[in-house]
Amino acid sequence: MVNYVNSLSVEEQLRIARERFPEVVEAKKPERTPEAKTLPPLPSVEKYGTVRTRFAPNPDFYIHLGNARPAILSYEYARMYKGTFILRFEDTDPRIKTPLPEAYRAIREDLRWLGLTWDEEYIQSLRMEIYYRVAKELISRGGAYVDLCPREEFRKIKAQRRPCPHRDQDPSKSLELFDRMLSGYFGEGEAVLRVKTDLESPDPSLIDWVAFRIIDTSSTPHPLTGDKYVVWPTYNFAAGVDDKLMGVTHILRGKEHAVNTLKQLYLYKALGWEYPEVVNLGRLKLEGMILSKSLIKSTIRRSAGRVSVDDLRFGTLRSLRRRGILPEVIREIILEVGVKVSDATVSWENIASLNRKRIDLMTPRLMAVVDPVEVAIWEIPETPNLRVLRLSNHPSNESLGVRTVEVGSGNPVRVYLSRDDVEILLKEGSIRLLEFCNIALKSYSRELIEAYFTGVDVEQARRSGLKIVQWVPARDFARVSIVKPEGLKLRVLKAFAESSLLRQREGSIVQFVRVGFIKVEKIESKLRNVKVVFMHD
RNA sequence: GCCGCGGUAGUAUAGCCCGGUCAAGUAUGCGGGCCUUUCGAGCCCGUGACCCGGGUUCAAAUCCCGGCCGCGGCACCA
Repeated sequence: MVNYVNSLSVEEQLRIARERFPEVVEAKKPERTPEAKTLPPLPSVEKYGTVRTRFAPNPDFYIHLGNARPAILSYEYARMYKGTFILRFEDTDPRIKTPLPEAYRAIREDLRWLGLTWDEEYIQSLRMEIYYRVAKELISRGGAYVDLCPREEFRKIKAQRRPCPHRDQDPSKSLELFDRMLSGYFGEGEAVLRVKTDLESPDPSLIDWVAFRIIDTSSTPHPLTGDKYVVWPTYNFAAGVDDKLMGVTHILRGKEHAVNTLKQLYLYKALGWEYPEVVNLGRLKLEGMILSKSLIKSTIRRSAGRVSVDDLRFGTLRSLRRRGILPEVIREIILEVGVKVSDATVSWENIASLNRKRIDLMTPRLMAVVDPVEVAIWEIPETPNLRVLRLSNHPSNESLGVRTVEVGSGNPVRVYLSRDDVEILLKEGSIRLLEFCNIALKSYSRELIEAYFTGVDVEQARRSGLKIVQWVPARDFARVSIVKPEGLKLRVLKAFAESSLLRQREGSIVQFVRVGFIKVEKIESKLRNVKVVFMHD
């Protein structure tokens, strides 16, 4: 039974516990829920009568905590107003931000892991004909023109705030040129479709921005459509059009898109559309972790296969998940940070604290010693319950059951302690072994540390102010390597743990007493080796 | 450099729109105590912030102006 429970993932344990022992789970967190963070109202909801939000990632890579902000907020708002949440893949750049084939699936998985479900899903590269149609409509209305100026040439003209020679050509001429673009007549860089904007704008990037450009997909094919299309919409065209066509009422996106709203406004005006409400969100940093997509990518590339996307130093959702952070905690943090334009640095301490509170009660505890040192203990009585210990897996949650730790018969009894704790024993002269007995130092040399039994009474230990430390019997233990990120380095701690660790299931969470919470990654039963990830204190 | 947006304790956030109830609330961190066979959890106590300078006002974290600092944008990227 115990092993069965322990073999479940934490999520499963929590779920079952909530169903079967609600009093245990709920008792621990009394009035924590009342002050659950609520979102401020969205602007102008009455105007639309409904709320439709979207999360629109570029599937060129896996998503990270920073992407979770707009994703979770968009989702939460859609649910809050009983509206619709849309997932839209923005993959209209096969050349520079080439879509990663596996990213479409990975992003869906990560969102589901976060607990987000979407009502509609779209992939922009599969909607090309729609964009072409809208483009032609826009050209007919005189809102855009095909520009044949070389890039540098246009830049110069723009700098002088003057119209380029193609700007005033008749829409029918642009329409004809656009068709020629579609036919593959032009090569990369030879023609673009530009949206007419205010030529006087102080921001040059705004002026007659590019709506479509030519990408030679025979040399840089799109993973979904291959070389079928050579004329590709830019972000501002595709996203702008889709937000309208999909009936998006509220756009929540990073503040780096602020100028894009301005650009798209020209498009909307020309088409006679009304722009949705926009909420700009600040950037998120995760203390001590790498969130930059480009840095993560380059680190992986340079590592020659040794670093993967779920590396503990990255702020990817894959990494957080591997680290044993519950999705609810990420949601909680995002809601806490809230809907603001200002940037925020999420502190790891905060995440760890929230996570710890959620898992503690459902997580079995066992003993592990880091940097183990053997200690031989003499004079331990042959009393059965001093030779085979029955230990509770959690002092305040009996449903986690008990386990036994056998120290063997005869004397001395050999155990391992953490090097740090051995230092305490050497310095203080005595120490208490958790749930076992009190011992005092007998002798020590470089090869051997010997101690003797001084009693089983915990009260006596307390009165004497003995430090209580965890230990592992030398006759039966598992070897553990604990991967722990320290700054931007990964350390691997060598430890020995109670052999019951071998009966855990891969993926389960355990608390190593006085060490911290760990997540089991790999168990090699025959070799008695276990690989774990250090989660947090 | 130019344009735009921000600035409440170590971190995050509430309050700012509609000035007084804010000698600023909450979480986390930190210090201490209780409890506990963990350096965890729980409970209790404490610590710590309105970027700076002017102005308006009886009264400013809240309104106005200037400065400083930070962030974002300045692509045929998203």
